[in-house]
Amino acid sequence: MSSNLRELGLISELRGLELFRSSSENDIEQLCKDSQVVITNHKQLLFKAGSSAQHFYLVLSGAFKLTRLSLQGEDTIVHFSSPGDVIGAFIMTQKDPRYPISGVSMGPSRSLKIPRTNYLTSWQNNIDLNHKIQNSLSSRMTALQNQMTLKKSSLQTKIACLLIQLANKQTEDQKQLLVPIPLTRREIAEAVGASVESVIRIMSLWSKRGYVSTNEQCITILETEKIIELTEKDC
Amino acid sequence: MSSNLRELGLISELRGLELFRSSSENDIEQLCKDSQVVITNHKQLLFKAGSSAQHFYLVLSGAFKLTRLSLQGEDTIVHFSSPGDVIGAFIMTQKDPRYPISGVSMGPSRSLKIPRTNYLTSWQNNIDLNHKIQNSLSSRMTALQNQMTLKKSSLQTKIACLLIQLANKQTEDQKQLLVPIPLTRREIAEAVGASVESVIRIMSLWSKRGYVSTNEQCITILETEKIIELTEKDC
DNA sequence: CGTAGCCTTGAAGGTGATCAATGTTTGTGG
DNA sequence: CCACAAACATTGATCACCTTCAAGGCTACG
Repeated sequence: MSSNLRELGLISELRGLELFRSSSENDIEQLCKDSQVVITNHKQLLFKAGSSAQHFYLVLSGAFKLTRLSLQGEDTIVHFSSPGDVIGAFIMTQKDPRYPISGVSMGPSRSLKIPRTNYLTSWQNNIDLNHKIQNSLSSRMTALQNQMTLKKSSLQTKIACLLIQLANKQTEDQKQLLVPIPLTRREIAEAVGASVESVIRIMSLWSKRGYVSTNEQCITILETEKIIELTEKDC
Repeated sequence: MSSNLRELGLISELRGLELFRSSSENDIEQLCKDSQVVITNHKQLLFKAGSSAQHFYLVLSGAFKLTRLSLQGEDTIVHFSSPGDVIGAFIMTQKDPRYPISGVSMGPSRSLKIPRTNYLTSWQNNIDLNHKIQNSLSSRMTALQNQMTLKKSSLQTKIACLLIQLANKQTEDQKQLLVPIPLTRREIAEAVGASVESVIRIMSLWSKRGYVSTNEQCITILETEKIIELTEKDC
């Protein structure tokens, strides 16, 4: 616990994050004091919906899915978090905060588990950091609102938008895009609100047409333009 | 412009809001300086998606719907705002903020239009206010995430959840609930992502069964338990 | 070697969308 | 105050998309 960040060699890793770009080493030590690095394996639970939220998390490597149970008792994926993302910060200001969602590791991942009190003291007082957190929160909100507008779209469109959105995080060359998260068909289904079978049928069609390919659980978009067409015309 | 709040007799109205409960009169004057009261009529635009966001809004009376265009060119309702709600605050920290959604008045409404600079100066520095804004933002986020879990539910369930959610804001007696916003069938459809006809069919069924009634554009839930049943069992 | 989870394909069925036609309310301008 | 337009509400018929169910294959892992 509460080990020195310097000893762990974490300072340089943290400084590399956009979040801490304008923070000094001492700032970072202060902001992350008493934090611990949590290493999780595939499908391992980071925090559980409904449990008391005494920490928030900074994703260092790997990925996490944030899920909620639906009325039918199935998991619904609400968001995918990549390195650099902060999870759970925005509920820290509540009196007796509880996680509204569960966090589950996708593949081996590392995250920094930061005490709630750090947020209430140093994170809140650091105006620059405060802005960045609020900006990331507002962009997540905007993304959620965008997803809402897809409710009446076809399943094809929903899947296309999901893949493009996840791939966009890493800007690569125009033609091909790599989705940097190992996604199963089931997870795609849980994210867009569809049945696994329907997702499979559409992905198979796209594979046959050469639009996408799946290698070692990761999806590559081969014909980006074709996929984007689907997100625009909704045919 | 920039008229004195006191002269407008607004101070007492603002003090009545949960948001300013622990603020002094001088605080409020400072926080809302150079603000103006905007009066809007039914269907009138308060701010437009994509336009520069130099102000945020505090709803005083009436209601607003926050909408976005979907791919098909139809409006999607993302949120309903009631008195006491703050709209657009969380994008104020961005460099060149633009409204991600449009705000449209539902019936005659009043709102306080507050300059962005107030947020960056006094609102951000007031820790208590900061917490309250962040809490309301996080509860809106949680509400959005709840809605996501309904994607696989039947249309009945979606409408039931929407009505219960809107009615819950005003706690009344157990049996009957009044939805405090004048809702058209079309708006319900735009909020849950369905066609008008389907919404009408379900509402008609509920009317016949005596679950709900519509008087002067406002919906009353007569058999709350029956409606809640639908949100749970999804039959 | 067997189980568990994921992927795949086919057939049947239902929910809700679309289209069309009509009635009702609201609002606007002469 | 009336006439007309615009927006909303309603109902029925048809149809597409997606779900559900069923069955089987594949890979990983204890």
